[in-house]
Amino acid sequence: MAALGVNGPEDDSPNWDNVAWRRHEENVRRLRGRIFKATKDGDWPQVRNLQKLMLRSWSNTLVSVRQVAQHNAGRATAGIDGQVALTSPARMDLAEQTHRTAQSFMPLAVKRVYIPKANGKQRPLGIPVISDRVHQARHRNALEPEWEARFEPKSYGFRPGRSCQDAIQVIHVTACGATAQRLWVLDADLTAAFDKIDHDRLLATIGNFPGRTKIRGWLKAGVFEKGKGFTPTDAGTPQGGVISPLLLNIALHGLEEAAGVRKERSDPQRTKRGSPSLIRYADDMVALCYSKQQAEDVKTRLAAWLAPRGLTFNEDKTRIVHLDDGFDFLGFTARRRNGKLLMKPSKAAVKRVRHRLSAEFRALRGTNPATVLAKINPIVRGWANYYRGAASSIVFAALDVHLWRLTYKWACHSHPHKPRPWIVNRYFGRYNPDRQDRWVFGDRNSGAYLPKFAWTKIVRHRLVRGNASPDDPAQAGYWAERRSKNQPLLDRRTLHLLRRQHGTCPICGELLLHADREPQSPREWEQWHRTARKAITRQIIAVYGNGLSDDARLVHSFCLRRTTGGQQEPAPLNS
DNA sequence: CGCAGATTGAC
RNA sequence: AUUGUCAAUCUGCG
Ligand SMILES: Nc1ncnc2c1ncn2[C@H]1C[C@H](O)[C@@H](COP(=O)(O)OP(=O)(O)OP(=O)(O)O)O1
Ligand SMILES: [Mg+2]
Repeated sequence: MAALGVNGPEDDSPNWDNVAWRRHEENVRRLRGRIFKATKDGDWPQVRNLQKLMLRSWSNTLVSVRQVAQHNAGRATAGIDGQVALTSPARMDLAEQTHRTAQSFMPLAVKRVYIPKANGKQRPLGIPVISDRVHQARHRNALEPEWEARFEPKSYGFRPGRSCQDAIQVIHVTACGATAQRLWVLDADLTAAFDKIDHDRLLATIGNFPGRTKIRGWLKAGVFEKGKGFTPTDAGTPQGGVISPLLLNIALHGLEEAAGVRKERSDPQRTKRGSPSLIRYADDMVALCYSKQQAEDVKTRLAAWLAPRGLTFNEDKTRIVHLDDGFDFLGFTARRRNGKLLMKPSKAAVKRVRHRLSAEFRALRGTNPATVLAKINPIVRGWANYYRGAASSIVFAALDVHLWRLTYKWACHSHPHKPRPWIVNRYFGRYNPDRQDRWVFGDRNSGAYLPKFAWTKIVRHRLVRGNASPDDPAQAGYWAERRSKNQPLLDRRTLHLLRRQHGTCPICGELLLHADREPQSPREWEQWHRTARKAITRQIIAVYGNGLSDDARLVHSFCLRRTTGGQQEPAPLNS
């Protein structure tokens, strides 16, 4: 208690299940913020001191163990030592052990496993032992905020608070207008990026970070492969290491300047006219240039800059093209059509999801509709969600046609002797009350149905501010506002209606939600509109009248049915 | 508001 | 067993 859990395990209850996670996360978050700020201020002695503090922090250890041994998908996969920590006592042991050995531990070799890549080749993973993953996570919390304060604003891969959609949107806004000047594109990727990073160069870049000898230890730890034994490593960082993504970003820091990108002196956020613009996502990058010649110059400059860092372009994935011919980036295709730049799902991505869906339906033959929905709905929702910020309507419609075929074939296969109208009647209908669509595949037992890609609302993605970092204490307000604006799209209007009606149903006069009274405090309102959202999705309450106009009312859906005799459909309340 | 599980996508 | 980082989303429970 006294030292806010920063100094040692003795401060805390030894029970993993009683750990005050909120407090420890807050400790780590605050310390990250201080490292970020000290870096921005250029106060290097302070940066190093705070990093040492982070490397001694018990909160950091706890948070890191939870991430690695509890939250991550690979928690049950051991490294070469065969160790995992899947129970609460084992996790507490792991925390105490990693904390005790924070200075003395020796990194172990990673386990080599090969997984298939999208292009059919193999990806060599390097899986560290669980305790090394914890140590790496601890070091990342010390190292990352320093570099977050320095990274280029247009680098998006592996960085907290930044997404593929941000990178795509930046390309869109810099090349969308009819008057856009940068029409030649260098689209480049590096060969085996993680595996080839030069150790000495990287360690020099990291400088006198207090955990540098440990970082060095992980880089040099070597590989153990079943049947082949131990191999030392002389380059690269393991694909599977917790800090590896951060290390790649550090190794590639400065790439933008090397490409010849120049910023306005008055506003360092803006790139100079005449200068190319470079957007990077991990080892994948796009340079928007004024001419083909400029794109070629950028490429030669970059190749020279990359070489001493151990990195080379992957010529198979590197090209120089005109925007009118289009290029693929992060699963999107960018292409200019009569003066406008369109970002749509790439051909390869569409093909992949098509094959995925076909394969799933093949595997689902002979099951019931509920099983189909349980398997397919998350795929549709997840995929549509990723592309909802782009010009995806046409692709979505095409995928719905594909899905219709698959469901129809699936239904026919289930009932080979029934007539077609029977099959259609049995499995297809107007299952979604908000849509006038009779061709929705659904389960007549539960009323559950298969959503269509095309129902996904196309929403413009909100771009992150160029230099924004969640580690920056000065920008805490920006991130809070961003979260609140992004989250409750549906709740804004609903909350307004709820408050106006004092939480009651105008038809029966009862409270709309299962609560004994109208909420009084702001905190109670907060909880209210959370339950309201659930109630709406479950159609316990509905909107009476035009859902968009001001005279709309929230009512119990059974009240609505009773008064209108089922005449009026529940108005679409979105979803 | 707190805890937990799951899926999708990029690399 | 297939690891890691990041983002988005959904669903449960108290
Ligand atoms: N599934 C993954 N697990 C861990 N790290 C990954 C994974 N996918 C990609 N990465 C990391 C490691 C890669 O070196 C880096 C760049 O990805 P990518 O360009 O697809 O492969 P690559 O650069 O290693 O080989 P290639 O020569 O085919 O480009 O991102
Ligand atoms: Mg690559």
